[in-house]
Amino acid sequence: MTESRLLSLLSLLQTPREWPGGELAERLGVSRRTVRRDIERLRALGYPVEATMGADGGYRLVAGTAMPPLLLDDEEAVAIAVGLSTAARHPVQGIEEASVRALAKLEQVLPARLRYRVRSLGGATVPIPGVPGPEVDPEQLTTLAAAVANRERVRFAYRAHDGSTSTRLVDPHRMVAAGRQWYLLGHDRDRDDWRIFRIDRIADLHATGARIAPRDLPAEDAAAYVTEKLYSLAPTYEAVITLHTPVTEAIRGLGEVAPISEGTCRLRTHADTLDWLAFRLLALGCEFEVHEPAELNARLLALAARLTRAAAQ
Amino acid sequence: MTESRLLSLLSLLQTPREWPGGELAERLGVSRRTVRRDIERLRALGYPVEATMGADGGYRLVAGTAMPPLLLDDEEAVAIAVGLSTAARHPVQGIEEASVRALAKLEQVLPARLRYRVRSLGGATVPIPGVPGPEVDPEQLTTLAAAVANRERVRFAYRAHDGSTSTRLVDPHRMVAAGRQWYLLGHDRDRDDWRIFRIDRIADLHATGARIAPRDLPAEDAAAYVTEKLYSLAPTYEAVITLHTPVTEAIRGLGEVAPISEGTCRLRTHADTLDWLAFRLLALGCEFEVHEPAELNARLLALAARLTRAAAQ
DNA sequence: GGGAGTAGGTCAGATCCCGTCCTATATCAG
DNA sequence: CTGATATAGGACGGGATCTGACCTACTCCC
Repeated sequence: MTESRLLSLLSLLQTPREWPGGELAERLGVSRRTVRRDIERLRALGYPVEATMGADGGYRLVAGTAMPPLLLDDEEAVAIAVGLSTAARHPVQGIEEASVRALAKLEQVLPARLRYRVRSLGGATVPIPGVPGPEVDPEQLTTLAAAVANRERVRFAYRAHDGSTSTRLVDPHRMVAAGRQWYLLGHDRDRDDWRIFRIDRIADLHATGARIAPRDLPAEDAAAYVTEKLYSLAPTYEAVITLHTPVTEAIRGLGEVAPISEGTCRLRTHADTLDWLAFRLLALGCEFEVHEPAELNARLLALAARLTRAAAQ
Repeated sequence: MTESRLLSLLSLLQTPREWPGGELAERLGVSRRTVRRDIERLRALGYPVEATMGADGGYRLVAGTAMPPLLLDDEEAVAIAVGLSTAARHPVQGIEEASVRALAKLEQVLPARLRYRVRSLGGATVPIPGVPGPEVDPEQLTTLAAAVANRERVRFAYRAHDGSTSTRLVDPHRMVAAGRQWYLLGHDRDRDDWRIFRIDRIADLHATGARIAPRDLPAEDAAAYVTEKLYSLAPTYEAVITLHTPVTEAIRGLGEVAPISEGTCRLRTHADTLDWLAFRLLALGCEFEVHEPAELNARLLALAARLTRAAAQ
């Protein structure tokens, strides 16, 4: 039962407080000496345990060079799952894949009794005042991530751009987050060619269980391949705006920013919908002028009209 | 080195794929028989490992009744930390505390080299088109959470409502998320009374190291105590709005909703700033009329004017 | 200086861990 | 049906390891 005790010890030490050796010994049901040895062992494993000496001292786990195994209680596990679910719906540039990987890992081992809590908290409520946009089901993301990792063929119903649906048999290769959307890059068995699928248009997703051989992409980088294909297909809006505010971190996150003068700067960004653009600009809270695209002006005026009507009461 | 191998095994099995025993034996550097025994041991610990028999079979970890220790690689740890940071800034009702607890636990052991990545990803970029509002520093939240858990006295500079600052010595009792804001409920040593502090107004936060004795609240439920005190103190806006749209889940998340007719409903909600209200309403994308408060009308007209000016170019 | 905490050495006995045999069983391909 | 390839698990012996009971040294705070 050594390993069980070691995990319990890790669990205790991950609580952000100090533990005197005597209390640890009591909780673990062993002698003080054994506790010291266990802590020695943890240090040997690369998880540094710091000890404050003298009276009122104790042990606590601190940051080292490797991630120790995280021992979570039920609520913490639910909180992480919910956090990752929303992160999957609103991908943060640079860690989109890692978020989904982590979510898949967690979902794989999440006890059943916690699952419905995650679903009810993370699914129904929309905690973020987003713009109306396509919503991706995190569960589909994790299923696909598992299929990619496990090299399993999948079958699903796909609703194409024009509304027609078809059943696809696909060897999944990679998932890519581009813009605000998730895409699956895979090899379509029936069409015998590489295809890109928007994941929110996928339904009835099942893993077939068939193992597939790794296959080389025609391109070097999957992410670049997908974004290139998408830009040539989907209509996106390229926007150029003058902002009457100094450059801030929040603005830098929107796109390319170049300062014009002390209190103004120029923002170049792109988006898939005009609403998305309009909201991000409005949320900045500063004056601005739109240079491109012309359609954005019309949309802004429409929004202004709606606001005026609402206030007219 | 048994425990080290067991953790490696857990790490491998948490990957969403199947592992044949032979491959596991090779990776762990032991015999097949030992792998079988290790898996037996995992099962005894309560982590169910499923095995598919026959050719092309293998082992994989499935959901059980207890959360197994999560073994994360660097990227996954960063993804979780970022997700929890944004979750702390945009609390999901019901798991606010668990989110912060989990974040504190993770931050405590997060290797230094990953810390700056979390900071640059989760701190600088604002992935969500939020309204301009008070931003809470997740680091302060975790520091406070640790102090609460460890029963440690804290010292900080507090910027009061009227702008004056003072140094406080506080025995922290609990953290409460109310509205879009985090509050600390604690016993002020100098004033010898319970006080509520808005956490975004706290600066120069330090744990003093002094251990404090648990103290009874004058109220039963800390969360209820805080929200009650706040409503009697802070100015909040109570809004009544008619929405020209059927009732949807997104609307239900905003506040109390009552259907009026087929295509209209009445929303009653409250918020601490007018901008917050205006954005949530605008994000719904439907026509609406404001009944209360009157100030909201003026704010909507101001927003409309800004949009019109932006589009005038 | 005393008390309470960590740090660590040593030793003997009990325990368990591991590899090497062995056989039974389930699944799939041909 | 048969062979191949998985998991499942019993038996055994030698070696490694773990644990508790001592012990001393050091540090910090009252």
